[in-house]
Amino acid sequence: MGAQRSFTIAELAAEFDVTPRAIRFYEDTGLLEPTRAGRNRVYSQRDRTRLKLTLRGKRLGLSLQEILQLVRMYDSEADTAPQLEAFTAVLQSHRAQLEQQQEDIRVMLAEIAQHEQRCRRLLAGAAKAGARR
Amino acid sequence: MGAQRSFTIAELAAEFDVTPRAIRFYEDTGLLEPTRAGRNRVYSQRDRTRLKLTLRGKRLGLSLQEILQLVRMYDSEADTAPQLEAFTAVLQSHRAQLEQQQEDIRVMLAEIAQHEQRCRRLLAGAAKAGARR
DNA sequence: CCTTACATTTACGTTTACGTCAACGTCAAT
DNA sequence: ATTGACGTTGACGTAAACGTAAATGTAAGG
Repeated sequence: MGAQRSFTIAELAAEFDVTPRAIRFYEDTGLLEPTRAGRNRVYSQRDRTRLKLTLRGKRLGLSLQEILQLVRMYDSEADTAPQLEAFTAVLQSHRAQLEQQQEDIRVMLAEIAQHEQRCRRLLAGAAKAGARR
Repeated sequence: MGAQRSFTIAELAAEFDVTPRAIRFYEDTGLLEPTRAGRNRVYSQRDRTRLKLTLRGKRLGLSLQEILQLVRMYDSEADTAPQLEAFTAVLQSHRAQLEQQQEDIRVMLAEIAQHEQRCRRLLAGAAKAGARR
């Protein structure tokens, strides 16, 4: 059956390139809920997934609290109509924010492309100037 | 000619929905360089653009220091080969980061779409159940 | 002249997300 | 038995990005 691999804090730290301190901090925040083997933390697949989600959220500039709300929301079994409507409202606003970020990224990538071209032009010119000596 | 409109701190604050305090702070950071009319700050079009860039950077999770380095780089007239190569290296890494974010956003949007569908299904079910009473 | 509205500087407070010891436990290897 | 290597729990420190008064200026309107 699901052998349900578990992980040590060092393993996760190495895999995702974060410090154990950070991982423990995410636990304080409520993002991870490792069990214990005696004193030591034991992380489940679920924790690993949560950590991955956390880091993804961070890369997009979310705070740990925001990430916590998201994962809790996604985990929750909302089923009453008011709950579901509140849920979709949050989804909408989150989606809007992501789309804004997409737009921001598009603009920035375009600017970078411009600058890259300018650099290539200038470097080509510099190479020729160097060759002429 | 270029009438070069200028702006007060309140105008910019209103336009971009940030506090004057934040705008002054961006000046301390070196991101804005308003002139003065007596004691008061006068912001140029360039400052306005800088502010826009700053807020865009923030939305993508950049720190003010990172944003400062970017705008300085973009403004700088790098022309020697070593400078240009260093420049392109920074551009590359910045581009890589943006592409990572694009990927993160794609994944998150997909998840959101899933949840939105689930909500719609459940809401449809709840509506029917309600109608049956 | 007085108030109101907006501007300024100075300075201390706050939140977030960890870093950085310190002091200790534990298990394996030498 | 001791030495690492890795783990633990406090506890304090810190950088970033402002918020929030406090004290002051100043120009316009009633």
